[in-house]
Amino acid sequence: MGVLERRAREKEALRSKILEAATSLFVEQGYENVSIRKIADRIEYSPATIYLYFKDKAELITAICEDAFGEMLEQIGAAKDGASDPVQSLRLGLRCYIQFGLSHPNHYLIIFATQAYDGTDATCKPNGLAMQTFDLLRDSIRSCIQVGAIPPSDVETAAQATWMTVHGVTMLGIAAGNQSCDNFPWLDRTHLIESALDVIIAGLRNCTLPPPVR
Amino acid sequence: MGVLERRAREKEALRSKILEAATSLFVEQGYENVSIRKIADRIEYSPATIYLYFKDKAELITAICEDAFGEMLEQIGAAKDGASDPVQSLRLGLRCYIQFGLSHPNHYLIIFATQAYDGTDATCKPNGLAMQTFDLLRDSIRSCIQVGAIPPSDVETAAQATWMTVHGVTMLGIAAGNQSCDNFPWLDRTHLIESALDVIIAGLRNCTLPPPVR
Amino acid sequence: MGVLERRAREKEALRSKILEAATSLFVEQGYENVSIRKIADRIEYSPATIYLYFKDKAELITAICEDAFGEMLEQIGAAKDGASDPVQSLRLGLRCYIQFGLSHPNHYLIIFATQAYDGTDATCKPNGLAMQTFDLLRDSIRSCIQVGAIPPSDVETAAQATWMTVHGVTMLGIAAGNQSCDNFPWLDRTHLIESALDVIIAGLRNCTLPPPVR
Amino acid sequence: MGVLERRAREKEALRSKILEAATSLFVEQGYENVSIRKIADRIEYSPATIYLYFKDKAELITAICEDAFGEMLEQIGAAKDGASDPVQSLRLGLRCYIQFGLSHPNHYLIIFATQAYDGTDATCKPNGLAMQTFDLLRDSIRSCIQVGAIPPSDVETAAQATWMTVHGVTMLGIAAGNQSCDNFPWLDRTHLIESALDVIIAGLRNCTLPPPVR
DNA sequence: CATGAATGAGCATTCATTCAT
DNA sequence: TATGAATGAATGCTCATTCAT
Repeated sequence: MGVLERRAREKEALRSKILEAATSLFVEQGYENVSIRKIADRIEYSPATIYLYFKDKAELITAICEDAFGEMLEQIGAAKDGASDPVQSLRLGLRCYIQFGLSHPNHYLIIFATQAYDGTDATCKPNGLAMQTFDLLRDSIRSCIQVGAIPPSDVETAAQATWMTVHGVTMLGIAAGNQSCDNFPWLDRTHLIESALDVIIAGLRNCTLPPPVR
Repeated sequence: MGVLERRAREKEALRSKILEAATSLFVEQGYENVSIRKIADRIEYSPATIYLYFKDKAELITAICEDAFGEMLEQIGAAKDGASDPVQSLRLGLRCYIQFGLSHPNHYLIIFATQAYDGTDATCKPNGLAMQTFDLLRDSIRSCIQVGAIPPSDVETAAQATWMTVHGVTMLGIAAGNQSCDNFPWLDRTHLIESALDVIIAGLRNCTLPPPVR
Repeated sequence: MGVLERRAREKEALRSKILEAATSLFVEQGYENVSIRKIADRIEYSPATIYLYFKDKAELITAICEDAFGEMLEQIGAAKDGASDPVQSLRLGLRCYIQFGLSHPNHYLIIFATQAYDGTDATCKPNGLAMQTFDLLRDSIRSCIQVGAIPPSDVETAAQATWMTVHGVTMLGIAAGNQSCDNFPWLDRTHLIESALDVIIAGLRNCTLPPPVR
Repeated sequence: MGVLERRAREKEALRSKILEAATSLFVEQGYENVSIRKIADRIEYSPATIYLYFKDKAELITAICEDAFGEMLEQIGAAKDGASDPVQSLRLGLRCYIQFGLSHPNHYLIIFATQAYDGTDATCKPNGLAMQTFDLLRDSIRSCIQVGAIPPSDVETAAQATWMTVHGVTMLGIAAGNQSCDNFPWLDRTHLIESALDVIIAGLRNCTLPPPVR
């Protein structure tokens, strides 16, 4: 019995090791520079071993993304709890979302800006991590409306529109951090994020979004 | 006489064919999965032929982006002119930007969402097409401030923050059109865009953005 | 136990097979016409396999040269030992050098007559195989001088000048064996070699070479 | 008539231009780095044009080698004439041969150390340039014998053996000029050449070479 | 459980060469 | 006479993946 348990533990440990190596390679070198061989080299196992834990490269990426989503959900949840009122909670949540993207740019890009991750896995299923994350935003906006902090817009419309805007802030925030974009006169990143949040929050407070017509 | 002209036309036609094939492959398969060979296969020419038109892969990408920027600049300029007041002009310009991205998703993604295009070419140089495009946004916001339609925010801050948000609308608008995102309960795309524009414009009108402290 | 050994033997065997194929291709088609693919074709393995045994093309060449030098050194050392006096030892050594070149023309040409091998590897390092080989010549000439068989020339000068001449004998001896040189009325190869050795040895015995001036 | 002549002159001029460009590319970059396209670029004609003058790359190389042989023959002839006695003439001729190789290393290597030039063309035919050049050596040795400056060796044997040795001096003289051979402690090149000539001449004067037996 | 060995497919790029005009 | 356009074949090399052991 103890033997089986130890084996299971060891197996799980190696799986984690693979994921960590892969993730750090993603972080360091970006998606297209991660190969099975490089991962294997880093953990000092053979490439073939990786296939004992992941069917193929896509499955590995999916696993990485799931982990990332889990972490994001956790962080945003924690961030929102630090607020004293719904609007502040919304702002903290959005800021946390952006910050997560900026500090995990390679994860963020894999999830939202490559064809590598197609979002058709468990994460995006009705009660998957992605959905839970988006639920936090829905809840937040609903709370704001309930206390009258923002007008009685359609919650789904407001949530989706808001997500769109903060996604852009995140993406260009990442881009602004690249040296390759030095030709553009980017202002200070933090300043831009706060300014964008100002606009978004002010916008939500000053317009009433109808539900879709059909 | 006619011969030379016909030749020139044919040459230009093949160049366009290559660009089109490359662009659509980029979007279908993602940047890292597009090879010179695949482009050649698609247009039924040999790989070597492509090198008669473009020095290397990087030049091909640059050409794609330049073409796209040129078209975008033109369309946005035209769109803004149809407005009767600065705020409407701003809204029309932003909407046009988003629409351009949605109707040329391949171009848009290459420019803004791959590492393929590093923005170090002529397009992004001080007076390049990219800068001219952004100038339209700066001017638009400045005009709104001048007529008192929006408060006296820092123009550069407002412009960059605004761009961030509409970039997000465009990117997720594109994503919403993908079958790969069917798990997410996207609302009607046009409805979302208008809602997001409502939020952004309302936001700009209801907050005063300071310049960066630095 | 036996398994590991067999594996090691098989691995070494394939390595040798690659080296042999590469070497003979070099000589049949000239250095610049040998590709990894051709080598792979000849041994009926895939190109990728070669990279399991040699990091790149340069390493392959280096390995060929090292092998060749090792064998040459061994043979020359053995040849010299069969002599009864220093001059005979010198002659036997030189003849062995030439014979080695003639019976391993492929190796010899790669080492001394292509730009493929740049002599910057371990073989040519201060105590590498190439240097050890040349040391045999230096020693041989020094011995001849010590017993008064040849005049007190500068040893380094005599050794380098001697090498130059026997290198020529070897190279043209190889060429004389090629069908491509049938237009030239080559005399019997062995006769030529002995004649050239006569000239070289007689020359060393009848002139006193000064050291370089500087 | 004048028209035809002019045409012929122009045609010859372009042929020469191609040869010059090709030759200088050989000299600058070595054989393997010369391509038809590079030659065409240099003379500002299209690659296809070169095929109007030379059947293929091999024919071009052959032409270059013929030119080189012609020049060599001329220079050696001139060099020998400056001597006051047959032995000095022999020495001057040999030295000139070596010098020619050192100052035209790429030509020399193409002719004698690549498979690119197979020596089966007109140059090597009974009265071709190569044969004429070798005749100079035969004559020189014969003269030395006739005046009793060297013993009555077999002329053909002596000539071929001598050529072998100076070929080696030339080849290693070229190699010694390469930075790639820095690991070997080459003495001053001129010093080595004179020393080798000392050995060769002294050898010829102090041994009697028999004709081949059969 | 883990791997060493192997490979087919792919990559960007360059080449000598052809041919209709 | 000269060429612009095109290409098939080749280059060194890397990759994800398989499979017998």
